Amino acid sequence: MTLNDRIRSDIETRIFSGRWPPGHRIPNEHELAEKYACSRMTVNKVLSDLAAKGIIERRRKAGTFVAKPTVQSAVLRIPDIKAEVEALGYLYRYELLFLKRRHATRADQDLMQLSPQHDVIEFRCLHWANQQPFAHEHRFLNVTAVPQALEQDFGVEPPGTWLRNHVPWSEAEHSIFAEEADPEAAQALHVTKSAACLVVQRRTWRGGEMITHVRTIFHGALYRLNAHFTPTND
Amino acid sequence: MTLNDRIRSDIETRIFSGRWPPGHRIPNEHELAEKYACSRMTVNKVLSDLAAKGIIERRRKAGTFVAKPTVQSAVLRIPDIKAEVEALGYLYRYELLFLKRRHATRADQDLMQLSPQHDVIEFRCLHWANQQPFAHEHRFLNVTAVPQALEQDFGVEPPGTWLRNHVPWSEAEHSIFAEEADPEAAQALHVTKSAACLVVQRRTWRGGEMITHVRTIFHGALYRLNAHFTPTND
DNA sequence: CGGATTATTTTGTCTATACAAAATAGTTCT
DNA sequence: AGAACTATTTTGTATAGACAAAATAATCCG
Repeated sequence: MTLNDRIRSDIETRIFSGRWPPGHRIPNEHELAEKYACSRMTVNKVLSDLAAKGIIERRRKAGTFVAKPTVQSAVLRIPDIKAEVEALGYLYRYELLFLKRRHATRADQDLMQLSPQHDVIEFRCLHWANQQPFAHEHRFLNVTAVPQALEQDFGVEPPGTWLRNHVPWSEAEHSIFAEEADPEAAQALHVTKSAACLVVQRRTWRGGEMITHVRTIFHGALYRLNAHFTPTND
Repeated sequence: MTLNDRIRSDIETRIFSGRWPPGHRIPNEHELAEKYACSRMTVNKVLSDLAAKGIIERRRKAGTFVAKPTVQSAVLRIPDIKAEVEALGYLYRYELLFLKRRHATRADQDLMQLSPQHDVIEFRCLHWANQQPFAHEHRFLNVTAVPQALEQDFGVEPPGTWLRNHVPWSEAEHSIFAEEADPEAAQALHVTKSAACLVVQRRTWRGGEMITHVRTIFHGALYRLNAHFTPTND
């Protein structure tokens, strides 16, 4: 255990135990350096890392304060479907239902904020967990931005997995909501027509250009998005 | 703009533009220090911050590599209800439906992993957006861990908001899923009995002790969890 | 050839120091 | 009293150097 680790965990303990409540001013770098018998730089690194994580707030001349848990938001992981299914201990299987490449139609252009003269691929896929339909995916891919996709065999590997492993992204946007299964999804997922399903919609960009737009509808009874995490403030 | 910022944005640009693809080995600290005419520590700070964010991976002797977007997970914010309603431009109103303090029953002990001789408060609250019921909250609070709660008037301020502003937490766990409204929730939310609703369950700990357990059921048609974010790997 | 040992490279941590930048507090002047 | 200036405190950024730790590469030996 390094000195850095010791100082960090010492400070975090004081904060999370409530001994240093939100708003409390913590000793300045000079005092901490003296206390831990180390240089100011060592303390500075710990404190600026904690500030980057949003656990404390720092202002020149004023000092360093335990951040008010203005935590109007926390952080959750949205997992890759294959990884999620396998983490649940099920056998994962993937099925490509539909794939079509075309010049972007007007609807595609609107959906993906594309200028004309782009090509897109539309996918419909089914993800299985232990012979049970688990999720139905409806995806649009901007192939003009990702030409390597044309040489890919999406009959074998799901487009989401391939994208994750080969195409870096700079921004993404998610929308998560509950919906009653529409007839098409209900049939694909083997659920009754109005069953409650979880829908995850994701759009992914790279450098201002939308790469993919995907809507995934999950079998309501089978799936929960789970998350375990620690506080952040940013 | 500091040197730190310039080096960081230079490296990030190369990565996100695809010029340095996943797996690419980036120059070592010595070379980068020479390139930017600065000391190794300056480069080291940038690189270790990028590594903490998961954008690059570093191994002693081997070097520094652009992280494979093994991004089997991404990150989403779960907002505070009041903040969310107001962000949507609606008028927020809160209503306390039920509050009862008691010694932890067997069920409470199981639910919150408590040893006996703890006290709990059970809440049922309704969150309104523009005169429309928006979310129904069912909460259990470990008051033995948070005795200040006893002096609080939860008729005015929602327990979730008060907790966020006064009680730091060290860990939390979420579960998000879709469910058909049960009779009680359907009545409270003014929806039909089998309407699809989004349910968010959260448990929050401080130092190994569970502070609160809350189950929030959202009006399906009114609510979407939205998230905008940038990549992480950890 | 295979396995153990040694050397080398690269990152990780830490120090002591220096000066800059920001924000507050204090002082002076009108 | 209020505005403008000045001093002081605290964090922010950067440097050059030192040694440690980890992992790979090279060497040696049976």
